[in-house]
Amino acid sequence: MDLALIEKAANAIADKHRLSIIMEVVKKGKLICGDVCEFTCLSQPTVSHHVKILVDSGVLHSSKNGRIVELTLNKEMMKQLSMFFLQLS
Amino acid sequence: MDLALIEKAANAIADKHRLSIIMEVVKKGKLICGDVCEFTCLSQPTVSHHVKILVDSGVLHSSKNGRIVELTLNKEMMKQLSMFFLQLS
DNA sequence: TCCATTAATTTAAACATTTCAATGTATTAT
DNA sequence: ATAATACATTGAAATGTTTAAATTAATGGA
Repeated sequence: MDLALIEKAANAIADKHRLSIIMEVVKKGKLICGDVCEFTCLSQPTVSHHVKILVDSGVLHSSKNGRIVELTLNKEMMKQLSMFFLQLS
Repeated sequence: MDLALIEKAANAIADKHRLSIIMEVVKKGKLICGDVCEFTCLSQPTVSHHVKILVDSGVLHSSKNGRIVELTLNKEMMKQLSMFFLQLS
């Protein structure tokens, strides 16, 4: 297991707002960036910043559909994280 | 599952040095703070700072034995993290 | 084309984290 | 007692993160 990957994913998760974005994606199945602005009450640039960290780390998956960016959970990453911590437990 | 707990643990893990401390604890079973200074090449106060974050977050367990602090992995926390990510995958 | 919409980027500020030297505290050994 | 050891705390500098206003880029519709 690549520790740099774990570190980056952990960093993405280690933020109140980003964790709430993750949980909302889990709840809704998918989100668009505009939705994130609404329920977090953060500005659009701030949301863009957080979404970038989540996507770059591999925690979320993004797909552009016209001018709309759709965010979904990267379940493969969740599986890898689960396995990593399972091995340590 | 308490998200604040996840966030705090993720934060503890989201650092190169702290992650390497965790892996060394896993490898050796237990460590004392002095060992951490050696293998990380960090100063004693810096190690004390990182160890505090790891212990406060519940990732590591510490027990004082005279003037020596022994660090071990909190496997219960690893189990909880594993379960959290399993549920998301 | 021109305008509205959605998101990314730039910039700068406020804030938080990391780091170590110096110092303090607690414990052990002489 | 005194000195040495192991770790914690304080304080300050360097660095990194978060945030939003302003701007830019890209897409879709009238």
